[in-house]
Amino acid sequence: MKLLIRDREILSSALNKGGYRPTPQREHIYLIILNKRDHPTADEIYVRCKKEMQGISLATVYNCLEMFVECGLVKQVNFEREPSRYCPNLMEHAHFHCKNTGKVFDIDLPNEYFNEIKKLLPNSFNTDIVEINFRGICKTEMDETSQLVNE
Amino acid sequence: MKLLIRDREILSSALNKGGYRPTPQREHIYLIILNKRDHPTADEIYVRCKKEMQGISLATVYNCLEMFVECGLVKQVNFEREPSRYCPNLMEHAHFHCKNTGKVFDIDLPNEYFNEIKKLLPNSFNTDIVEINFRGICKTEMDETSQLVNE
DNA sequence: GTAATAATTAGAATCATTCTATGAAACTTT
DNA sequence: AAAGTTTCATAGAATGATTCTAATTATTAC
Repeated sequence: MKLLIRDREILSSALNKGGYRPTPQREHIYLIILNKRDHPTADEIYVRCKKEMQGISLATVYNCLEMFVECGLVKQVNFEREPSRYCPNLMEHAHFHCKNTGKVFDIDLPNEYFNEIKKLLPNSFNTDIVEINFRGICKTEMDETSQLVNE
Repeated sequence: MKLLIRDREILSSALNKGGYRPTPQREHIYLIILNKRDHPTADEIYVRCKKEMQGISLATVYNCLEMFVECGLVKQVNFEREPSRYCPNLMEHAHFHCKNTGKVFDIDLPNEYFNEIKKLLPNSFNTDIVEINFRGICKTEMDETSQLVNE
């Protein structure tokens, strides 16, 4: 399992922009996040990383994730006060969180939707981020790594 | 500072429905939440409670808040992994969270909005809750206890 | 009024996350 | 390519919100 040249370039240019360097650990963690887009927690990422890089520490995983979020490489996704999850989908999108399975799905809403909703805010507010989370039940055997698109 | 008869009735009927009893602590915590609707944390509620009920414990505050949420008396509101906040506004509404002041504002979106957005979900999903959070900057001296209504 | 049940309390435990100190690796400047 | 400086990775301790535990107190049912 290796990073594509293209992804390695995305990673190193984003890191450089933030004043950081690519390292083996950072590349590996990034690979893991790109590889299975099921919104893993820091701990899940740590476990997956260890399979191919036994010496990696949980602290490094946390450090890298924070750095990736700062550099705009991944999004941090939170539900209630559960452990944070990480998502490499950089498009503006919503999430569905299943209360039975715990699975998380990306939901692509039409782009106008996010713009419209921002316009509804009284102009005493200045928003950059709108977060939309659905909570409910997903109908069985869905694969949370497949991205759901509305027409 | 005392609960209105009407509010006491709302409280005790909701508690009874859940199999719980009203107690002095529960009434007092409920009063505190109704009284200043600025989305306080459990700890802030605890501090406010102690002013008139010195012996109350933080554990009781947590217990009651969980119970109130279960009974549908208040909503639990979370931003990122910050401490949970509590909100007695039971209408379906959004929140604005100011990243400068930390203040939280209720945002009433037109009701159709919530319905429309639920319709956009692929029908392999069954949602009961849609959470919409704005994050940004609020223009100065706004009072977070005033509810913001869109026409 | 006594037994049974429910509520409150203080303090310990938990768990995700952050911090700290240390040592290793990688650039700079010669 | 060595010496000095900075950045990184690591283990383990610390933090802080929340939950749990065990003991005490209050309330209800008989």
